[in-house]
Amino acid sequence: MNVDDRKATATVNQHLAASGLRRTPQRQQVYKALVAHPDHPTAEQLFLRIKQTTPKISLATVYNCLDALIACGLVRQVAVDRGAARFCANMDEHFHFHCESCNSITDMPLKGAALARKLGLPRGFQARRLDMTVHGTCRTCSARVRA
Amino acid sequence: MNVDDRKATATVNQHLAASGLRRTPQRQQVYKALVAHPDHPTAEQLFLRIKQTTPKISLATVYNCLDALIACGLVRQVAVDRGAARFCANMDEHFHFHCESCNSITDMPLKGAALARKLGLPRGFQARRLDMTVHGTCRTCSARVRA
DNA sequence: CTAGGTGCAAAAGGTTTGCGGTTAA
DNA sequence: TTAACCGCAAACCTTTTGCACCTAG
Repeated sequence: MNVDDRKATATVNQHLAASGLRRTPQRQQVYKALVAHPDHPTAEQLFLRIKQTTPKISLATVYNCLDALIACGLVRQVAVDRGAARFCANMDEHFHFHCESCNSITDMPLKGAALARKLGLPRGFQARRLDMTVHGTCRTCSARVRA
Repeated sequence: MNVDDRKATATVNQHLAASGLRRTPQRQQVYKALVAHPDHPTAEQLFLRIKQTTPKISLATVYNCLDALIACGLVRQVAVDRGAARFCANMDEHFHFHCESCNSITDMPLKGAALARKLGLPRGFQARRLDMTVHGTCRTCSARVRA
């Protein structure tokens, strides 16, 4: 287990405990897989990856673990149109760039969306979470089309 | 047919024609139903509403019509976590407030998200569409909890 | 006339649930 | 010890597809 793995495991354990959830190898695995490949995978993609090292894990467990990780504030999900939910372990404030060509999702540094959060929410509305997704064409796909 | 209906029908016909799509009663119905109740319904809710006046319409047709309306720029869809897609006929720039308590979606005037659109997208990325959703508790639900 | 659309039913995802067995605390 | 969690399979919900019929242009 390398340094990143150790750190991820420590993070999971700490957050799960803080939320009164059990720390299980599966939850640690799911989190580590998500941190290792921050490409916003679907639950099934995550499942397939984890199965390579832990063949006995089930897809339902991946969903359950993801929900536990969301509950303890380590993971957020990204909804794109009618597609499968995608997951993100970057909890820094950022928004997502969704490429309509290759379907990739790229984290984008925030720069002022924090500002957007405070922008004119009428009194009574309480903001807890901001999802901002820009849809368009990513750099790779832009380049490919032009070529 | 009242003034709003007439106007909505004219809008649909115009946009469909401009995109080379046929104007059909079903597409007009779906658009009118969406404009009449701007509560961001799911495809099925829309289907149930339309069925009251047009009992023969099918759910598949509602999906098809929605896709046609999206294609011609009259409708956008709003994805929320793992729930069913919801639809919005307000094409003015705005963001969505999703209430995690009652699951309602409220249109919010933009104020500066246009700014967010230009915020630091690295060169090569082309923005075509911005989805911004604030999740939290709406006014009604905030009031109910406090009471 | 005929390409594009509709309605129906069946299939295909994606996600959740029920349950018997396992395990973290 | 035991409530929480896992793995499996079945169920569920949402969305798409195939096909025969219909209709707008």
